[in-house]
Amino acid sequence: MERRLPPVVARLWGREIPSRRGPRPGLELDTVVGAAVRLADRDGLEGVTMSSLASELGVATMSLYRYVGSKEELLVVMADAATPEPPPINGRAWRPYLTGWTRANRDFLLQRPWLLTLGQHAPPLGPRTLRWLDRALAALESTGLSHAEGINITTTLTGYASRQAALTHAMTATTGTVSEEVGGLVEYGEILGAVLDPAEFPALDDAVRANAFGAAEVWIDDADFTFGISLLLDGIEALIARKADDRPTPIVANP
Amino acid sequence: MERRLPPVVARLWGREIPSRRGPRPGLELDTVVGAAVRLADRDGLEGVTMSSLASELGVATMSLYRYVGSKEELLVVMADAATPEPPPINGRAWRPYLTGWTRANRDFLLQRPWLLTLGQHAPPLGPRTLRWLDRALAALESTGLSHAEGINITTTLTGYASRQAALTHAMTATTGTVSEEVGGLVEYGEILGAVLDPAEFPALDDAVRANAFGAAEVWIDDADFTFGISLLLDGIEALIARKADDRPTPIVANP
DNA sequence: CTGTATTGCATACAGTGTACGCGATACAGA
DNA sequence: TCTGTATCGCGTACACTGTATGCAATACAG
Repeated sequence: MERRLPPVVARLWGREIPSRRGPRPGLELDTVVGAAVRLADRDGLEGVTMSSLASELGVATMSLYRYVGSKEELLVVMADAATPEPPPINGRAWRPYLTGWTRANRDFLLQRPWLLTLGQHAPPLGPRTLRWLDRALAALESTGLSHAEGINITTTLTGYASRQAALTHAMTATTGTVSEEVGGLVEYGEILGAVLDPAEFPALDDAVRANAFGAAEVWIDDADFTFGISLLLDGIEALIARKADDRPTPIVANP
Repeated sequence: MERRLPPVVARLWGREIPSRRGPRPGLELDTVVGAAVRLADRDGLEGVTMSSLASELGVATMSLYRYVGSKEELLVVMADAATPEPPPINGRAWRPYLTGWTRANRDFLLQRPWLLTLGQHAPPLGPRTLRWLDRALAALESTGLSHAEGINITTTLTGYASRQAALTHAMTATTGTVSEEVGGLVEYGEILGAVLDPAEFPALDDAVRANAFGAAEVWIDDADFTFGISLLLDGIEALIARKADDRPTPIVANP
């Protein structure tokens, strides 16, 4: 029944057929990926090179291709490996759990900003990423929402988390050339003020003058994040209430 | 008063000091960027090479560096140039306007998926990108929300748009090696079903069995998008109502 | 013991971004 | 009008990227 999996997926799930003949592999996929992650943490994504990774591991560059089909594949596997475990539910209700879930999502993206770049390349396929998805769906199970709705909600929340992380990262980055140029030496709001024509950008100009883009610390501040997440969850809560009204006799009773 | 701007910003706003001496420039920045965008549309982002761009323009590779400080800078300018104008407000209320705004945001990301990769590199700095921000803030002006809240809402909406676009793109891409491998030959849900251990991913497994990831068409379907955006706007609407209650005598009356 | 699959790796190559420097150009000031 | 100089396009060069290929060493299957 088990259809032949794409190589990346097999690699992600450790489903490679073990080799029986020939010399024993001197490395393991996990070792390679772990070193790559360490490298990305230290030097950023562009510091991860097949040769830099090889020398980190003390092997020749081409040896890596015995463990990974291509660099792109390595990146996909890295992305999953670098994703932490989702927070445990511990009996929490969907709303507090998803709040923490989204916050944790943002947090690990801020800790490993290179994941932001990698996230765009492929849909969630690895065990870690899918575990996040599973936990969110599990938390929503008692709400009576459909599977499709649950998936959509999850998408929305991760979207919020990564957008927030990307923005925060862009504003506070001390490395990375363009961001550094902008976020480091000159304040963001200051640049906007210098460049905007108030007649053409009236609303934005108002915000700038009101110092809404003020200090960089605002962006790391948690109040902003909490505000946005409440917004989202309010919408979800309203939906749940609406659906409960529409179906006065649900097939599965809500506890 | 006008402080010295970072080079990228100057380039984005056409604020370069025009040269008076020496041979006339044979190209203009807009021409270069336009060609680069055309190239990205045709061959994707990795088809944009300093040499490919040069030969597209009929000049030598190194000539480009008279117009652009580095390739990264080129990409930033491209991202802004490739962003279309935001939809006009035309007297619409904030809710219908922001709905269309977000949808239009997703749409142009789907038309130029390479913008998804580029969006992460720098905060909005160019005229086009900032115009989107300005229009959204303008639409929210009559709601009595603070500037900070408006910005946060905008962030949330663009986050939703880009996440949705990224996912849709990943599922339906016919190019790009990993996505192709996954989205093209084998269905996403099928892969999940083959790989998931139901005991470890109970909720997700339920969703897969219910065919919630079913046909790829679902992902382009607009119903999903509309669902999510309603969620967000419901939350915002609730916030507006709440704030209106807190201040029974608002300075500006809501029409 | 032999055959073979599989290992690590050296070599090679096409392609990348860009530093540097040159002759040609066209204006500023004499 | 002449000269100096800032700026142009661009040829050359270089460090570095990902990876195709092939080969000797290895260790199990028969």
